[in-house]
Amino acid sequence: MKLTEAKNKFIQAWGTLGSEWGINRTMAQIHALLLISPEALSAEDIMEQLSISRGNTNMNLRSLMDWGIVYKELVQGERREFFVAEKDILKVARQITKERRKRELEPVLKLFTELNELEGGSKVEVEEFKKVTGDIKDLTLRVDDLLEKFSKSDENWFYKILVQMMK
Amino acid sequence: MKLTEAKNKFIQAWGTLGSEWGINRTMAQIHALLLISPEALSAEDIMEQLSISRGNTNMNLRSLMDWGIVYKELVQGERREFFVAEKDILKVARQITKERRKRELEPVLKLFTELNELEGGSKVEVEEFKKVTGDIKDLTLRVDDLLEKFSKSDENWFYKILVQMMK
DNA sequence: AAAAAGGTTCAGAAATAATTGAAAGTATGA
DNA sequence: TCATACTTTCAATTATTTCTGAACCTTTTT
Repeated sequence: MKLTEAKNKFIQAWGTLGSEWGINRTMAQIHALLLISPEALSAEDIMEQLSISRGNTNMNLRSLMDWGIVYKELVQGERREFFVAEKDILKVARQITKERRKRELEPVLKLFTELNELEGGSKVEVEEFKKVTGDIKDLTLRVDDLLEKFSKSDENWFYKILVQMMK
Repeated sequence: MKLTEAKNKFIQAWGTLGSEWGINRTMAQIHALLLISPEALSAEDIMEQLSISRGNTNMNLRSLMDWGIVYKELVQGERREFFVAEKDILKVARQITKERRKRELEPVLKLFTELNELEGGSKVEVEEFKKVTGDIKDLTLRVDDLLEKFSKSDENWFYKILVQMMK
């Protein structure tokens, strides 16, 4: 396989995976492009390589920076801005975990806490409701806790876990 | 809070969470409705409660069954079909994990294995490409492994992990 | 102070995904 | 065998998400 072909396949696949997990395709593709680029790229470079508009590039780069997985890089004597992706994949995974936790899990958790205050414990319907939402809340808290630990973990986290799981 | 209000909030929230994670809103809402219903519901019931069409209901119920988190229930002497959701939330989580692994992670893993066979190890670009895709592949394998274990795990998996992580 | 070189914004256009509803399919039982 | 009571399918419509590009900023250079 040639480099160009491999690159394209990677960018494509990353875009698909992104959109399957609720991240917009272009954002994931820009991320992919930056990940495999040894040099920082300008907005212009990205526009050209992915054939996308200036506005699209700009907005998605901003999102990627909001997620904390792409950084702006200023080069001495250069007026334009360059962008680099965080190359440490574990860091990337931790960062994404942290953000989704904050953005998406926490609001749901908050709601569930409210829902559990539902009064009138007698009817079957109320019982069932409380049970299910309570269970979901408990599981979410556990996942949340696990993810929090992961997001603060070091290199060896995985190994430790896996070793323990073998026992 | 009244039951009806709580129900609606839950259904709404589950739908939102679903669409943030790449699952269509209606499918998640049907799932939510079934989760909190003490009785099995007919397609008709679901259509009415969520104000959606017959076709939509049917297709999303089928998807939920494909995911293995909703079952068809046939009632003696009743011609129409009823549906129940798996109420064991851990089972639901395991099942979703298993499916997404199979549907979304495995194809990417396969591609990455191919990409790593890229020849021409000299150029910086090729090196970088191999490094990044290799790293992603390794992490994906590890996550995949962890998720596989999770998807086959028992009730106490979480506790075991958490206890180990405290050490 | 005007022009140049870049960066940002956002209303409308385009692309994608979800939904409807009516027609077709399937079993049941009178 | 035919009517009834459902379920399934899918082309057309509708809703949602994403993208474009031109106008508008902001900073630097001449």
